Parts: sequence; structure tokens; C-alpha cells
Amino acid sequence: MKRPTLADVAAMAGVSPKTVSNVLRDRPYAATATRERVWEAVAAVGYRVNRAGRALAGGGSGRIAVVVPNLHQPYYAENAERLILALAAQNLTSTLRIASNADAEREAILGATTADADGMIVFAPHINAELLDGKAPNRPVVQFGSTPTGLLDTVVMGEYEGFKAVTRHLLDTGRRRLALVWNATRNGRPAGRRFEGFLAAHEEFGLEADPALAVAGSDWDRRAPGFEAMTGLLASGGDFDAVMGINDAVAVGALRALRTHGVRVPDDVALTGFDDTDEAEFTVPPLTTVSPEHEAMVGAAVRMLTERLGGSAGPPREYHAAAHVIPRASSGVPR
Amino acid sequence: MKRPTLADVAAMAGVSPKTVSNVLRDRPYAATATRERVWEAVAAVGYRVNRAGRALAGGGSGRIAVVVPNLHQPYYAENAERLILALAAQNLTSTLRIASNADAEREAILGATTADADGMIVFAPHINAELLDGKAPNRPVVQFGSTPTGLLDTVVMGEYEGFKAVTRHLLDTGRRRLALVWNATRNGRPAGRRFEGFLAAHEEFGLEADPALAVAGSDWDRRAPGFEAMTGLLASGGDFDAVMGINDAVAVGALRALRTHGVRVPDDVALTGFDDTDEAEFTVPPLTTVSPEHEAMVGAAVRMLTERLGGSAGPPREYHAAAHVIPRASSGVPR
DNA sequence: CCCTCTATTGACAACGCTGAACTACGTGCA
DNA sequence: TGCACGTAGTTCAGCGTTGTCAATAGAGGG
Repeated sequence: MKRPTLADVAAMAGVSPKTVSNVLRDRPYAATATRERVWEAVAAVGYRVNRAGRALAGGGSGRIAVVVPNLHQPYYAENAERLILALAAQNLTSTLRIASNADAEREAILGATTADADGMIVFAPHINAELLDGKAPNRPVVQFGSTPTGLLDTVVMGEYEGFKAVTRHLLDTGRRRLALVWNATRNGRPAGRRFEGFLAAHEEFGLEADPALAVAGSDWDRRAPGFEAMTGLLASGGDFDAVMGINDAVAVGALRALRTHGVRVPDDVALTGFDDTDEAEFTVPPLTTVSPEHEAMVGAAVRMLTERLGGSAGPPREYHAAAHVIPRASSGVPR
Repeated sequence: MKRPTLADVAAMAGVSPKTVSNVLRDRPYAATATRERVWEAVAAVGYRVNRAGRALAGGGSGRIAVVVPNLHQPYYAENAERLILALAAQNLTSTLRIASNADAEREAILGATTADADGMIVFAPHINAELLDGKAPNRPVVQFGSTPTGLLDTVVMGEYEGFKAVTRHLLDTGRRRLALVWNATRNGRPAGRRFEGFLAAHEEFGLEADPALAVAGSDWDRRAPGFEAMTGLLASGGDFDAVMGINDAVAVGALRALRTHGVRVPDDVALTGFDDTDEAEFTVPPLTTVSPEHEAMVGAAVRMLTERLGGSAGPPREYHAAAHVIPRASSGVPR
């Protein structure tokens, strides 16, 4: 009735427990015939490794912590799912941890609470070198989608290229006065790589962006801030023929504000998002967005992590993902 | 530089490791003065328990497996988040596991893969007594939102009451021919507790439901099936003045189909969902839905689980949650 | 003042696994 | 023939914690 142990398998196969361990871990030094006998014994007794024992003995827990700000935001939920499945395919179990502010992110990455994981993949929007006191944790950590700190392996999203491309898409289709529903601002102006892409596209067209058309929501993690910011812009009577959400969630909030005020999409204004979340396909009208090539990003994150777990050393690496526009009706040409 | 152990704390406090363990676990038999000294030592050396060691020695891993069919569906993502946060508040870590079909559910509940968790909370739509071979797993498992099997503690959603209430809501506001966008059918008719609630509401009004207005999507886990099923119903030329989605996701898909065909919501037809997911508030128009009282359900699940972990024995219990309608514009009275 | 009882604490042996170090047995080659 | 070496496998000692049970001390009873 008790769960079988390595010793049970060893007895059955007529070898030492250590040999069984070696076979299971795919260590060298084990004759083919022995391997087969061991695997048969494993199957016969229905052995499953006891992670606690292995972890205690130093063999690693086989557990990866996935840290996200939340799960109610489709962007995080969908990527958490992709990561969990990709990790499971590598026989790695996922511990999900929610860190919704800078302190929690710091604690998750450096603190001991998450110490029973072999490594982590973190969505940490607030992360930077100072937050980490300039020191890297003593186990593999991959940051996903955030700005590289120079301390950790990083999967970088194609924010600049992606936002530039979708801006160009709007300019290409004749839109000229593009409003932004943004999150952070610096010196009263939108900030970040996406905004740089926005400016670059304008430059290519020999146009100048109107800073008065940029409004910042209190947050970019939910739909409500997008709704509120858009409502504010409408109330201020700005003149625009397109609205660009910094991400899909904000765009969905903005869409509702536009409709509430009787503004037609795409006839009166075009609307775009960013992230290619599931919901973008089912808004009315369907939302034009930017795909950050999720699968490539997830694949890179897992690859980087497993390489580090395998002992690969060296300075932090960066994987730069591409991004491409997914045109849908929300940015269609007016009838 | 090494992580401090129980022995370090013990040395610092001048007691045996076992005493430290007793204090940490809040066992009786420990003098107040000793307790204080131990806690001071814990703080002084920055001790954090090593879960692997504790698990090996039989003290439990402090880890709960949360099993969901997926995370791209807001219903699961939002509830997973609530559960993870509620568990974290009890000092329990969450392992997230994705089981998207009956076999995977079975394996997750009975199999040894998830064996390194002290207990589990499972969203297992396909679960039933046969699937479990009539036997309960040897550790606490709470099923969440699915039909009770009689084998496990269960948090039961107010499906009957909730669907009856929202049906009544439509009948109250003058709608008479209610279409259903459903999932499962049995003998060519919609099946399940929600459908029973639907029939009961009709009965109260002395009306008869028209089975021709029920269409089944291939799935209820995504928006696309709702879109397809609705498109089919529209093509068949059915006569209806309201559409009820079996859940929000399906309703969102149906909404897009309705708009695509130029049907106005709520002027031509009313639309309702079920689950009270975040997105329902931000569709255009906002979606009338049913709140299953998530917080109460999550609270009950965690309470049941921790009680079992605390050693509480006895037959499987059931917690029946309430449900109430959240009226929004999608079911408003036509202008 | 001795004995018993209770409160408090400690000693010890696991729990299941792996790293390090070591043995045994050919093989190839000088 | 002797030796170094590579292959195959073993022995042993923990990893950090807890359950079991023994040990100690002080309090209360007779």
C-alpha cells in the first residue's frame, strides 16, 4: 500500500538504489541491459520519484515558479498557461505565485519564500537593477516581457517594432490624428519603447504626433482605466481619427467608452490594441492588435531556463522576439 | 552564506532542534519563555523552513495543487487567481496543473504525478464516480463547481437557482421566445442543472419553452463555439427575442455573431451570460450575467480543504453557493 | 522528605534520494 | 607480464525536518 521507493525498484531489479537513481537521471555508467532491467522494475512496481527526497538530497525539486502580477488579465493568464504547458512538457512542475507590486516582485525573486523552486520565470513589470540591489539571485531566473536588467536572462518583447508597425498600419490606411491611451508618462509625455515606435512611424511618414492626444490611465492592467481615460479624452473634445491602446485590455475599455458616446468604430475612428489576447478576436468589431509571437517567447524562456538548470553558465542573455500586426475590422477603412 | 537550518536556530536559542520544530509548528509543550527565545533566534538568523525536509519527514509540503482545464478561459483564470491568493493567505503554496480532458482529470486526482501536494482543489468538468473508480484519493481533494461525486468534498455552484433567476429576469421584462446557446445535449435536448432552472422559470410563468431554439456549440470553453452556434441559429431563421448563453464566453461569441448579422442588442434581442467574468462588464453593450458568488465559493473550498488538512475526518461534504443576477444593458428593455 | 505526576525538552532514527569516493573487472598496450 | 585506464556498479554519509519515546526537572501530595 505504501508508495514504492528507489529501494523497492533496486531490489526488484537486483541492483543498488544508486544505480536505479543513475538510470532514472540518465547518467552515463550504466550498461544497456541494466537500464532495461531497471526500467522494467520501475514499471512493475509503479515507481514515481519522490520529489521531496530528491530535492533534499540535492537533485533539484523539478519545480519552477511562475510569477505573474495577476491572472485576471488575459495577457498574463494566457502566457501563464503557455508556460505551464511548455514546462510540463519538460517534466517540470509549475508553482504559480502572484506578485502585484514592486515589493512583491522583489520578494518573489530574491526572497526565500520561493526557495523551493529550482528556477523561475517572472513577469515583473516593475523590475530593474536597483530593485534587485544589483545582485542576481543564486538560481536561474528568466524575466519575461520586461525591460532587461542586465542581471537576468531576459525574453524581450518586440515592443518598438510592433508598435511602430501598427502605427504605420494606421497611417497607411489614411488615419492621421492618432490618439493614445497610455499608462506611464515621463515629463508629461508617454514613455517607453512602444511610444518610441509610435514616434518612429510618424517620422517615416514625415508627420508629427500631437502630444495633446495622449491620455494616461491609472493602470494598464485592466479594462476600466482604458474606459476612464478614453472618456476623459472624449470629454476634452480632442480631434482624432484613431485610438491606439497600449494593450488590448485598455483598448477594450476604450472601445466601450467610444460606443457609449456614439462614436463608430472603425467608421469614425480606428482602434488598435497590443498583445493579441484571445478576447481581441471577439470584440465588436474585432480588434486590430499586435502579436508578440507568444509561442516563440515562451519557447525561448523555457529553453534559457532549462539550459541554466543544465549548468550552463555565463553572463545574462537576451532573446529578442519579433512582433507583427494582426489587422482586423477595428482598423478597417471607413465605408 | 548557506541558508540557515533548524539546527542554526536551535544553537542560537540554546535549545534542541526538535524544540524549535515544536515551537514553529505551534505544538503544545513549550514554555512561553522558550517560545520567545526561539522566535527571536528565528528572526536573528533569518530562518525559513525547508519544505523538502519537512515533507520528507512527514510534516507536509505546504503545497496545494490547483487543477484547471485551462487558463485562457477567464472563468478559470479568475478563480485560479482567487484560490491562489486565498491559499497564500493560509501560508499554502499553489502548484497549478492543467488538465483539459477526462483522462487528465483522472490522472491529476488519482495519479501520483501530483503526489507532492498535501491536497488539491480541482475544476474537473468531466469528473464523476465512475471516472474515479468509485474510490477517493488518499489525501484531501475538493471539487469546485462540478457535480458532486459523493466521493469528495464539493463546492456546488448555484446553477439551477442562478439560471432560473436570469430566465425569470428576461420573462419579467417581456421577452417570450428565449433561445439557448448551450453545450451538452441529452436525447437531443439541452442537459444539466442550468437547463432545469430554465424550464422551472418558464413553468412559473405558465409558458412553454421552444426546444427548437436551443443550439449546442461544440464546446463551452471558448468564445468561438458560441459564435458558430449562434450563426447557425440565425441562418436557420429561428424566431426569438432573447439569447441566453450557457456562460459568458459563449455569450460573447454569440454577441459577435448577432452584431455581424446586424441584430441589435438589446433592441432586437436581449442577451445574457453566466459566471460574472470580468469581460462581461466590458462588452458592448455590457452583458447581463449571473454571479455565482465567487468569493463565497473560494472561501468554502479553502476552508473545507484546511479542515481536512487539520485532520478532520468524516464523509464528503457539500457547500451550496447562492447565485444572483447582475442586470446590465444587454438585457435592457428595448427603446 | 520522598514519591508521583506533569510539564518541558532532548536523543535518535528515520523519510527517499543523490554526490563523492571507492571497488571490481576487463582491455589495450608497452 | 604488468600497468594504466575506462566502464559498470557499489558503499556511505548526509540533505533538513519530524515522530517516537526517553529523560529531566520542578510541583504537589502524603
